Amino acid sequence: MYANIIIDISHEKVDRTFQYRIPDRLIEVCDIGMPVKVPFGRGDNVRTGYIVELTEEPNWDPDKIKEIIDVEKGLISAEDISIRLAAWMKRQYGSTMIAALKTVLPASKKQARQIHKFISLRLPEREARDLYYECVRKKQKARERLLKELIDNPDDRIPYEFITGKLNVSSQAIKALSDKGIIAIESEEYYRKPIAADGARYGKKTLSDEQQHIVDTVKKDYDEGKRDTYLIHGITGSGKTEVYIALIDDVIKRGKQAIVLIPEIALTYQTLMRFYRHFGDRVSVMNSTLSPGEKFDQMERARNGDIDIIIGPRSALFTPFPNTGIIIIDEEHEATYKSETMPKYHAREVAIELSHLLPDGAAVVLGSATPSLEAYYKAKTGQIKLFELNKRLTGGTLPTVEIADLREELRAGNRSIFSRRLFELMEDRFQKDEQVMLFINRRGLAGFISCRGCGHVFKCPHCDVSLSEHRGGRLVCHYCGYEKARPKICPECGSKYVSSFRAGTQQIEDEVKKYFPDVKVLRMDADTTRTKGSYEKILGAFANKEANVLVGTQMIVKGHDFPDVTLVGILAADMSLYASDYRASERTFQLLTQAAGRAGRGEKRGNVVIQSYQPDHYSILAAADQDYKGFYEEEIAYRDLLRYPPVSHMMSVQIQCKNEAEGIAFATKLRAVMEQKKIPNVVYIGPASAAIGKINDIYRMAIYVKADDMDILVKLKDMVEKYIRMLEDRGYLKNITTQFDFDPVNGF
DNA sequence: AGCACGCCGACT
DNA sequence: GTCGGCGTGCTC
Repeated sequence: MYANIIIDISHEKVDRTFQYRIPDRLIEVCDIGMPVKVPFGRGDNVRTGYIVELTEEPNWDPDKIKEIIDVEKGLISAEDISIRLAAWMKRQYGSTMIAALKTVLPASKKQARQIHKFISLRLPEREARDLYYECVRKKQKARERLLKELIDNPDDRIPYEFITGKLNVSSQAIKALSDKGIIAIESEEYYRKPIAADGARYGKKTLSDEQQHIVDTVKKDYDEGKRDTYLIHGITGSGKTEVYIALIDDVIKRGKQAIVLIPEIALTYQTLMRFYRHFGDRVSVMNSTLSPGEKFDQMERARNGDIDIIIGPRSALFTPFPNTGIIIIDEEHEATYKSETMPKYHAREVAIELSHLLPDGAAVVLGSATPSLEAYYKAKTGQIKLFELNKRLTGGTLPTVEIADLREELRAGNRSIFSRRLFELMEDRFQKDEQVMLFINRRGLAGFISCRGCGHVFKCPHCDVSLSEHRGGRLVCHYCGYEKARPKICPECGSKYVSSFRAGTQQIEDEVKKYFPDVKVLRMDADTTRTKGSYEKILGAFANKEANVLVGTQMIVKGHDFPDVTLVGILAADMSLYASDYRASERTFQLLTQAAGRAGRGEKRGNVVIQSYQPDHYSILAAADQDYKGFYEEEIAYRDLLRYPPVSHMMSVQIQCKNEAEGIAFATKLRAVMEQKKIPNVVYIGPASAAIGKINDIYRMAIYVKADDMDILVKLKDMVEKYIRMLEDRGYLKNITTQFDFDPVNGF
């Protein structure tokens, strides 16, 4: 048996695996993720390494392979936990260990050391100067450079990296001088600054009874040594953020740190400011717009104890705090918490696993106005604790929600994209100089164009998606960027009536201008927010009342209170219901609830009009009533009936292949291999073409496997992986890639 | 990172 | 010749 091991040296040159033999006495204990002692380098120095992979066959000259000395016991560093977490992710989500490690370890070329080394002079200046001239005379260039730097900056401690880097003095030159007693190498262990005892230096809000109850319960559990997972189901404006802040305060007082995950940083500027005001410079923010270097610096500050709180997207979960005490996931239901690249992990699950790995454990707090079925199901079945926040503290009343039946509108001869009721209310609001938000639910369907004569839909020749029309009459593929001019006649039947499905944000903007020529319209979608800062600009302009109407896609429904918005129109509420996956209803409900919540955040009462072709669908009815529990009961019954997550579990085996027939043959074979195991109560679906059957001329297909027990799925995954490796070793599967996705959130 | 190897100039 | 500094390359 052999083990591929990464050596615990923070340097890019050894950022790869080395193969070691596992002695018989250690075969039982050696597993992926295990820290081990190994001889390394010419001097066979004993170093700590981590097992990344186990193999039967050596892929290196067997004579040169050394043996593992022992497993490392009782080692709990931030790195160690990260590696264990990576090992868990590798196993749970079926990625390679390297991919898992890259996800878990801070992304940067130059790795940092935990200890900062400094060089300083140990001789008086006179002697140093004499020595310097001697070096110049002897042409000892490295010493010359080093001494000059030290003499020029007598009071400074020069960082080690500066000397090896900028001054280009090799480490043995430094060592030689150090051995002679000419210079001193000070190494400074990282230390954590003492924490300010009272976190409330920026004023503390008094919490409501509901809020205080949550804080007290979590504190009490903490005192008793319990590190639980909690779900706060709180309607918008019920003060979840205040609860988070109080909880973090408590954890910091205990000398620990906090990780706060938020879905998209740009959307929660207001939330961010609340954290800043409270915690000052002890907070740091991770952001997708930060460069890798800046991200790395954030990680360093966390490691060194310069900060106590990190706020960021799902990757902030891997912040190497010395002692994480609480992990908060705000807007827990958001799809961005699920990674779309391997390993396809979910931040919620990883957070819970991480809390178990931490030596002292950590509390995990989930918060949402519309919790994911997963979280609420866990709460209902007692796996996590549930809290409810039902009072709106920020003022404002719940809006009046109406549903407009679009079939009815058509029958009444209304061919406009606005229902009569919405039109009427819009007129009213413009008169009163109040603001309107129009939201189009485009999820699942882009504004495709089709032939009215024969129904032919224009699709991308490389990807199996419909092309969407952009201004200037060009058809664009959103996946590969393919573009072509909009044809005048249908290539199938020759009909002249080729038109786009009029449901884009642009069309709405045009339509509003047509009926209300005096009204100013702002539009926010993927096109208008492409440039940096445009996002804030549009929202800022709308907040300043520079426009009466804001038209946009799902991105306008989050965060940001506009007190003068008293009407929200949801133009095609059921669009996302057509998406061909089991989460369609859940997504629709969440979007509608959030969109409706935008109305009436100020003193004036708001109206919401939901336009739909399926006004009787439970997710639309429940959203109109702002009735989460009603929706949950309906939805969980459906999931239960069809054995979908969270009641059961599902694995999607995703296959991509240039050759369609080859892909199908392989997928069919995979299913047969899995079925051969004859595991009871496992359901197989497919292989079938994926929701997007082709991207960039690569065919995509999937097999879905459902089982009540996640472990069964993981075992099947292991088996499939082994089977694939076997085929690969024989030279097959050169152009087929297989990936796994557990309890998928985003369609494939 | 940290070690050994080997090149090259300086000194006996 | 030999000694020691210093750059380079390798580590299973």
